[in-house]
Amino acid sequence: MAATIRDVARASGVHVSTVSRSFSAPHLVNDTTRSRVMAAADALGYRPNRAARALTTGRTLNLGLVVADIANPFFPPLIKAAQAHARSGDYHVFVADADEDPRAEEELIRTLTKQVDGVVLCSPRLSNEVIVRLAADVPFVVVNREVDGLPSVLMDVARGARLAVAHLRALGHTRLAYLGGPSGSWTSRQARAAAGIPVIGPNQPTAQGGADAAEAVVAAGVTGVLAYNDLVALGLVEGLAALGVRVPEDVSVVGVDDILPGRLNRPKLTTVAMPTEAAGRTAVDLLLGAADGPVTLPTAFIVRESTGEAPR
Amino acid sequence: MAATIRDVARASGVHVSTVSRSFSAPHLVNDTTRSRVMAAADALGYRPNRAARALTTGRTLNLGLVVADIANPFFPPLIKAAQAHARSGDYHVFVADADEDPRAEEELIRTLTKQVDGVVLCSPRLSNEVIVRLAADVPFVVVNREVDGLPSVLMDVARGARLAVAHLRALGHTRLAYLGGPSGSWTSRQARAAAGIPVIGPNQPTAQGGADAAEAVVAAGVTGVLAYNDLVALGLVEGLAALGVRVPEDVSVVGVDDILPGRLNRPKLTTVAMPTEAAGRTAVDLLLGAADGPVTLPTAFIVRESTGEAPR
DNA sequence: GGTGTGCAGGCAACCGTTTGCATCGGGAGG
DNA sequence: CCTCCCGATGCAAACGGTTGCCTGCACACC
Repeated sequence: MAATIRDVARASGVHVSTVSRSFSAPHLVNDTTRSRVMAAADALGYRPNRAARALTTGRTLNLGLVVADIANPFFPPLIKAAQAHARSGDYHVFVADADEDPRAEEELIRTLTKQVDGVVLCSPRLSNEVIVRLAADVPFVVVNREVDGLPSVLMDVARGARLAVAHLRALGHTRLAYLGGPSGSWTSRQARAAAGIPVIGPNQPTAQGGADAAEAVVAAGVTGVLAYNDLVALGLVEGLAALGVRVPEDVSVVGVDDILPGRLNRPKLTTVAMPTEAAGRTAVDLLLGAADGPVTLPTAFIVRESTGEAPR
Repeated sequence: MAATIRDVARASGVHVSTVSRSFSAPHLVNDTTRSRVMAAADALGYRPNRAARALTTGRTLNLGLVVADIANPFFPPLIKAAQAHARSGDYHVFVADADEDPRAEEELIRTLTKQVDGVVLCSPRLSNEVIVRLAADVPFVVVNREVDGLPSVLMDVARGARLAVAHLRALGHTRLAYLGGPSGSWTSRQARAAAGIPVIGPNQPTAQGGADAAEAVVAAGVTGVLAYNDLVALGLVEGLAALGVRVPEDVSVVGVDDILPGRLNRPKLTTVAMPTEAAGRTAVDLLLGAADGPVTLPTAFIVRESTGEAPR
């Protein structure tokens, strides 16, 4: 059994309240007493039980972070940044993977609710109503989504989409298409609206989803594609190759996210880079009240090897 | 304020203990009473507070999962599998990222300790002594590492390494090298020992680490390389390309892990596939006592495009 | 010398839930 | 009719901390 505050009190000959204060309000206890307490504490290997503390203070010093799919390379940098930033405020971050499943997502949030002081929801697939209802129990910050009264961190994907389309047009492409993401995706709606080109989809937001769409792209006769994200773009390149279609010679492909695989792959993806680290930090700031209001972060357009002149 | 057990008791005209039992020991309470309690409970939106419950029962119904680096595509499938498997036992999994930093890792574990019933440590960078000491406070399962008395889930990377070396030799390569991982890595030691070829490293277990090693590989004049993992292999391919060295024409490269980017990349990586999902499930089983003892899971060797005949 | 002030630390209630034990009423068995 | 037993529920003490309030004390001031 781990040592409790009572063990420490006994060992150092003071009342439990003095031990408690030694840890959570050091200025209220005499220096010599406190050092005696501390000595006893680490002789016993005592560490305050955060869960028990939460019961009285109402603060758990934990934050929850729910992502749509942890296997999507888009999220890890965001998670890392959020975690690092939270740690500076003595907070810890619990990550949970909703697996692109709204029901799982809701259940996860419910479980998290009582054990954290706030939740960051990344690219949630839940409906607005459900999110608002859940937000009654614990502070929320939503990333890549706009929900009524909730603080949110957005990325300016619309501008990225416009730049991508302009880039393709400048290269002589006239038949363009947007390879859409899941129907519940805010990012997908934003990009689609800004791009103003025909849509193929919805598609799974995975490499498989992109590969599956290759035939439809060929059938539509388009030569320039803006994909929902890099994963879809990579899958599409793959699928097109299987069909004997070359990128960028026959078809130009633009991704979104600037994930690592996209930077390593041949051809390296032309893409809209998302400010994932900044988003992670900002989300935590919003949660801890260090900032507020909806925040929109800038994106960048990066030209690499997956786009080229339109074929004649 | 969220509803507590007392609110429900008041609303349904019974004692709190009856409400408690309605949830955690239904057979002890009369059917009609229980349905009245349940009705009141969901009218109020009551959900038991898991943290408070943990205080008396000692069971949190949470599991911790600490990974060396969440951005490494090796981990997400393992995480997903562990999470899905845990959920079937009403357990939830909290994921934490140690960021390849032993100090952060230890701190994370300490924080997690009181809030979970067990911890899965994936590819820990901590020393054996520290791990053993921490294991006194909470059940541990270690993945990809052997630690004294602790249950562990291992992957048969030694066999994979032997197959890889045999494959390269069969292709006519005589000058081989192993591109090692971090010094604390069990996997790295296993593979090195089994491969029995000169080592270049240690290297960062990232694409950058692989790219950085490209010059050393060229300088050593080797034509066949077994890399610590796919990320390193991908980085190496990248770094070699920058030096004008082609893969597989000039140098053959074998990775380990079979991560998605390796499957998509050109050239597609020849690699040792790791049973990550099985490892995630098995780790949870060990933690929950549904299985025991060290478990070694089989690996598979997959030939793709990054290996070819040795140049003459 | 009496009074005021402020610091240290003890006391006990409380956070939300579980659980061993006591109580109570009713039905079965003698 | 009296026990005995059992099912259903209430009671209260935990679990490991925090915190408002009170007390005791030393010191300084008038």
